Amino acid sequence: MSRGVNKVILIGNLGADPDVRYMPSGDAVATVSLATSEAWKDRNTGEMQERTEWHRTVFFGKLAEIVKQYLRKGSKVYVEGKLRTKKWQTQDGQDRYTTEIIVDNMQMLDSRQGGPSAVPYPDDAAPVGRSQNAGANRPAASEAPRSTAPESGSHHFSGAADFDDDIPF
Amino acid sequence: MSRGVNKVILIGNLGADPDVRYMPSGDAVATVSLATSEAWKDRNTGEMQERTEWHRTVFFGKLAEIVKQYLRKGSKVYVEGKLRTKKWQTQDGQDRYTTEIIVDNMQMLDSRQGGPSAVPYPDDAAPVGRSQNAGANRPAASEAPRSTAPESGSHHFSGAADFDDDIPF
Amino acid sequence: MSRGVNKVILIGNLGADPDVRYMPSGDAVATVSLATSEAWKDRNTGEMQERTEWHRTVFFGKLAEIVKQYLRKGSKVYVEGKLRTKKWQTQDGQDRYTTEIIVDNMQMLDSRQGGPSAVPYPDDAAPVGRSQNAGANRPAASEAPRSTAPESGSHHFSGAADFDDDIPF
Amino acid sequence: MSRGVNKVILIGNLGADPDVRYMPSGDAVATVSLATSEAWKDRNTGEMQERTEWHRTVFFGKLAEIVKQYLRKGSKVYVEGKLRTKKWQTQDGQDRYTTEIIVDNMQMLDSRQGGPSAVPYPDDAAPVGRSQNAGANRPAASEAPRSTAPESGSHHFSGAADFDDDIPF
DNA sequence: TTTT
DNA sequence: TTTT
Repeated sequence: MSRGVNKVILIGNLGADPDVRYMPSGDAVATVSLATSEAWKDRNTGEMQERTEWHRTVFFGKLAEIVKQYLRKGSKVYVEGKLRTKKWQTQDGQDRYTTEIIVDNMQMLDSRQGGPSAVPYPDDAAPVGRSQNAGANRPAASEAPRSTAPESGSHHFSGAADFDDDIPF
Repeated sequence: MSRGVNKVILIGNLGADPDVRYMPSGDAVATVSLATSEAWKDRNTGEMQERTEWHRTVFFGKLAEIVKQYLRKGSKVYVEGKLRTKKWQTQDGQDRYTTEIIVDNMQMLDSRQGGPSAVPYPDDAAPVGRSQNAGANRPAASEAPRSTAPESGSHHFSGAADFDDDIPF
Repeated sequence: MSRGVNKVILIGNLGADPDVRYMPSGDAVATVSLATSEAWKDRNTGEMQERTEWHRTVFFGKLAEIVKQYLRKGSKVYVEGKLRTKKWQTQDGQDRYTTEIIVDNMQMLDSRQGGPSAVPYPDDAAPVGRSQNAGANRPAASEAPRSTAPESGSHHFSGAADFDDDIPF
Repeated sequence: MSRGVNKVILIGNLGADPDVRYMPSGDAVATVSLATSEAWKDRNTGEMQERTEWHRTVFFGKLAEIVKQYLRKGSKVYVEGKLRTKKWQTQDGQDRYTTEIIVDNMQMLDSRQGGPSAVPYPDDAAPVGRSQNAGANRPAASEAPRSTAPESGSHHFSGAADFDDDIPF
């Protein structure tokens, strides 16, 4: 239940690969920087103007796993969620605020190049060099064999205390 | 035209009277702090939880004039707009970011107590003491006789440079 | 999961009291006729024009019970849902199509006169004459003491076959 | 201005090429049948279920011209608009109702295969056989050399009276 | 059939 | 930092 409506709808492109981390519970959290842009003709000069807006979007649980598996820098997505402004502190104790979109519905819009149900090529036939197939069209499935388990590398974190970086984005 | 979608829909209540200022061009800009709240039952304790989210919403031009005339602390509104994160500097030169909703459509939801077409009482019959008629139900028309002209009081500003306070909200 | 987005958002007023029925399972289904209206100034004549659009909205389960308890002719509501066009047959076997909004989120917008958590007066103090308190402001709680059980009156239906009238609305 | 909100947001694929006609004024009107689908796992059988919903969407003026030029059967689009149910009569005088989405914002989602600013090949190099390049990826620009003028073929109509077919879709 |  |  709620008294009020808090809804955000975005269609944009990822500015970078998703940042996926795991909570102590094992639940994934994916943070995605999404660009939406608008273009218009300047009334005075008649020249085209463009403005890009960057959105910090956050996905939890199963949705975060799908983001990890299928989205990459450049991918186009539809997201639906709600605004949440979180308060945090800098190292010297100053208050800061960051506004995020907590996503509860997501649609991949690069469907012709693969998706949740697509298995584009077997693992042993997958391209190995990242530079050879970077971008939105590169399926990420072959890179995420451990997608439902916590990572053991530098992205792993062991407590809520250091879940957020000192400076969030 | 645009490549992308950037849409926000909110229904909430004003946390304070609108802050209305005027640009050098004479165009009004209204800033409104809007609260949306959600309530849910905690899975573990079974107790009701509530969380209020505050949104900084901004209205321009004609829409800002309507906000000035009809909205007050406590008013319930529907707003539709887009997200914009603006960068600003503190007095000591540090970067800060504030996310706002630039509103392009608004609906007042306290309709039974007045609206854009309502003229609740003639000017000379208007209540004078603010404390006597505070809140969402108080018609604001009688307080805004100069609604289409720049204010001459402390809210007036003469240049874009000081349009924003040092700390925006 | 889904491939696609199908979303409707309405704010409008009920043209009549909700039509609430019960499925054989005991689940409630509420049908509500909702009016949204738009007004604009005619470019040629300069006169105000108005157009009202009527929407057939459908609520299931718990949401239908809330509709039954709290909404009345004239009530203002926000609804969010999806479009569904259903095919049905007339008595002489002709195909017909009716488009509905299947609601999955609802907000009452007459909150100052009562709501889900409000208990405006004890049952024995409730007004009796309908004509005395008709309309959106009349709390419906006192009229729905049996709100979670199937009705026994003329609105009751005993099978899926006759769940829909021959002519749905 | 309006009292109410009437908003529809869809992401789907065209079930057929757009139907584009011209009003006596020369303004284009495009009608597009859009499919949105949702999939879910049946609770009892555990099998995947899928349901496709068809939407009749209507575009006017400049937007209709863009639809004519760039959208084809299979194209994926985002549309935003409002619901309108129109009443019409069958040849034997019976009333019928058809619900449409009047579109006021549209985004093509097959961006990597061309768009409003793309000119994929000069006119004299355009493929001629329709069967050679059917589907969403086929640029339509070469087929619409007269896109801002009324058509002279069978789609032309000379009066509002026969603007709608007897059976609209 | 609603609402302003 | 994306995309067209």
